Amino acid sequence: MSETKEPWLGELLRLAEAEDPVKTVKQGKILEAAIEIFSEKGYAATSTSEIAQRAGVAEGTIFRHYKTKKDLLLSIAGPIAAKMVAPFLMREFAKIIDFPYNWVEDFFRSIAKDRLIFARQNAKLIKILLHEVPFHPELLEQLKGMLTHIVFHRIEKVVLHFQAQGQVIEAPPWRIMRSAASLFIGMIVTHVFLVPEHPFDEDEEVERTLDILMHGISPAGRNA
Amino acid sequence: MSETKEPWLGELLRLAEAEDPVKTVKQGKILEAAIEIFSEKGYAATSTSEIAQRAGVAEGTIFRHYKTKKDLLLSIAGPIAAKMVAPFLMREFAKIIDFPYNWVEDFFRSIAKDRLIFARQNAKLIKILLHEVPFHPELLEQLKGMLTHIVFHRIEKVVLHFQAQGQVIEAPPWRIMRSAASLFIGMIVTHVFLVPEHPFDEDEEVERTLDILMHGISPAGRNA
Amino acid sequence: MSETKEPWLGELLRLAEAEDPVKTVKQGKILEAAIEIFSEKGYAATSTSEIAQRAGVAEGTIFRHYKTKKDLLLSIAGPIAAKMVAPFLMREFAKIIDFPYNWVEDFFRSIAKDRLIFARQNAKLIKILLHEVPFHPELLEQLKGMLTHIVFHRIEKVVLHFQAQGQVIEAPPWRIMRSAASLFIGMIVTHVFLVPEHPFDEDEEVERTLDILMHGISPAGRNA
Amino acid sequence: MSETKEPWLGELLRLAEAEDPVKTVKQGKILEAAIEIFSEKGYAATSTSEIAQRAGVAEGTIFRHYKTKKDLLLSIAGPIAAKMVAPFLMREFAKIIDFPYNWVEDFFRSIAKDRLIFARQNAKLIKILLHEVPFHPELLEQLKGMLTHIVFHRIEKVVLHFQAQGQVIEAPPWRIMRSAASLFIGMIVTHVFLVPEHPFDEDEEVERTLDILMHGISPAGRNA
DNA sequence: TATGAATGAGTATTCATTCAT
DNA sequence: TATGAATGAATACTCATTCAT
Repeated sequence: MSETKEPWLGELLRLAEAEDPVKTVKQGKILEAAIEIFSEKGYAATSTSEIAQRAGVAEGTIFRHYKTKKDLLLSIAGPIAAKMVAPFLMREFAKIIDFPYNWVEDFFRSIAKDRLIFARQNAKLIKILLHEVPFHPELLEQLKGMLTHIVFHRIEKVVLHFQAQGQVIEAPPWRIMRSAASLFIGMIVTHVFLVPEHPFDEDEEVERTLDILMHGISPAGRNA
Repeated sequence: MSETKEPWLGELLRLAEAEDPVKTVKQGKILEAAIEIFSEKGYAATSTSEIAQRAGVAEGTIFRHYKTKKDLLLSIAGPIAAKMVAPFLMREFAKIIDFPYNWVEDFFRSIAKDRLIFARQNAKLIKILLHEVPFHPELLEQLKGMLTHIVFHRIEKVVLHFQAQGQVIEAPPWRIMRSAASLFIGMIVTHVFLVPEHPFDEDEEVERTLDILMHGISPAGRNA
Repeated sequence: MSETKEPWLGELLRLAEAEDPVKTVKQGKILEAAIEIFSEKGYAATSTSEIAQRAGVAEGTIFRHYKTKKDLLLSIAGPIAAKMVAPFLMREFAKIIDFPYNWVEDFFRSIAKDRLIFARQNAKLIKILLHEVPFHPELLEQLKGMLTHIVFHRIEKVVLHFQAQGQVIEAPPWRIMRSAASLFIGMIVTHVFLVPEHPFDEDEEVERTLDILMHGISPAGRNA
Repeated sequence: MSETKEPWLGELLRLAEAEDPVKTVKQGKILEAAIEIFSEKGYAATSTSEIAQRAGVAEGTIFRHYKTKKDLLLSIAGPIAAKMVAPFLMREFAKIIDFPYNWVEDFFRSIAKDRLIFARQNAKLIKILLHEVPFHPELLEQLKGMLTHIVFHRIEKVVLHFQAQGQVIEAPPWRIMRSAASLFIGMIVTHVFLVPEHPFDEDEEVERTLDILMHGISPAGRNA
């Protein structure tokens, strides 16, 4: 699978992997403060002066690092969008077809666990991203592009592979993917956003969700 | 199932059924305009002057009918929240256990179709509601309350009923419910919000989603 | 003393004596409410809608009776200004010189008592008048005109009369008048506005104030 | 007379003596403009935009220096209230009893002259203060507190001292004080506020007012 | 790099007043 | 006479952004 036709990749990989490009102490505080407040009240309802205050810097300092308020938002939302799809970008992901997953369950389990952990570690950033995406065309395009061109296409191949092996029913790959995504997102949203205070057995949760993804809620033919 | 202990019901039924309490022509236009713009740019990013302009009224007129901008939001978001859960409120819903659904599929199919249609007819309102809920504690409480006390409790009974009949695997009812909800919401979000322009066969979609809910994506034991 | 040269008088006497020119029940309530609120928060800080609310009438009703908000103020402040100087207008006042006061003390005592009672009965109205007078040229002119042309001139004659009799020291009459006015106003302000809740013996108060007006605070020559 | 029990003093002395705590040029212009307009039309009838215009600054600039319009008022009215009673705060005032005044007249003359000059130099500020005091409880409390705890108590001692010496008639000290205050305020109001354009011999005015305060308007016993 | 005073366009809301009912 | 919906100008205050220091 040659990546050379996808101009996305260079940019994306950089974004996804970038730790950060030389950041002042103050700049770091500004980012922290912005993430906190954006996720609490939403981008539009947050004032730069409030950010400055919580970050402990002067109002003007924000604009020395970020040309506009929107710039600040994009510098937060862009990278997190990239990181959300990062695992699907990995060079090794291409090789998934041969290795290391022999079973669909293993494949989905791996993704589910990984993204659950990721979501828990980046809850605020994800909240910001999801919230602002519909209102900022650039963000929307970026995310849509990444999801369709990178994630969708790649996973589609995996699904087709497992369908060819007879491990997955014959159905349009997008339906399989949407089902898996829905169930996992449902699980993640529940534990990370709806009832984050409620403890739970992570492995068990993933396993049970996986079971329903594979066999549904009907007992019929389970033991067959 | 006596409802007398739930103070929610009176209020909710009123909200859910209320067409509207005597509304000036201008008031109607204000509401329309507000819904349009709130759903386009979000509540916080919408100015009252823009609403007035699009509604073709003076800015002051808005405040004659709604004490504050937030009041206007709540008068939009409150009722739609009520209508979202309305079907689960119906008195007849309680009798679902005996009649008219003999099969889980029938029960879930009925809900899925109904809510899909509802979502399509109220896409903008739902978008507003979901978007603002995390930022307005009153809304959050209202919705949480409705979902847990009304929807959850009622569906739980139905699930237990079908589990007793052996139509549903033994698992905590909330897991069954979450799975169904996730899959249906995934379907609705896709068709109503992500690719609304893409036509689709509604019955087929519901049927296929239902199939996965019941039997999963594994071919194993399907014909058993 | 021919009054024909003073165009003030006709108008003033009418104002001072007028009970009220046919007043609707609602109009009465509006006036009451306006007086109450004007005296509480000042004219400029009072909104017509608040007046309407406290009066229990519709907003529009106020403007049916008073063309503007200022009109309402003037209909309150004008009459009270007239009533403040009313006693000095009385036809009989002219005859004071002959009768019924043989002693300055009697003259001042009579005025002091009368105006003290008046102030207590009209505290709110007086507060409004004094407060708004500097900001409304019409009011200022009206009051100034009344004070100089009516009150000042008349009392001046009385003072001159008592000076001729040797009951009052030789000094410009205005100084005598200002001294008396200052002392009595100090007394009235104290009891009506500063410490209205503090009870006091009215006669005693007037008598003591009068004593100081006549003989000062020095004991020298008192018994002479 | 130990002041240590009066927590007022520290605060008050600071207020009364403070020239100003580092003030931008623009801030100064804002203050000037506000004083001018507040005294012309009253606080409530003055708009911040008008102040900004007259001060030659942007409207936003006002709010950088004063959080609210009321804040601006208080920053004007607070200090002037303190300065009004400042002379009575002076440490030397306590020693008045021994020195330098041997005669009541000297004591009152000194205060009268000083406050007359002060009033003339601060006419606008005093007008603002007196006008707004009844409508702003904080101001009212501040002024009341200062007048009763500082001014009243201190002058009372002086009066008692002169009564003991036989220079002042036996009467409740507050009556003596009120009489003096009334006469002096009458004089000040006349010359500073009512007819400021009318020139007058300051010393003569004070002397004549003092004479009436001491001996009243009756000629009886004057030469005794 | 960092500050914070300054800006002026923009904000939600209130106002006195009008007018059709 | 009385109402209250409608107005649009005005209000106090906030905003993102600039710039001299």
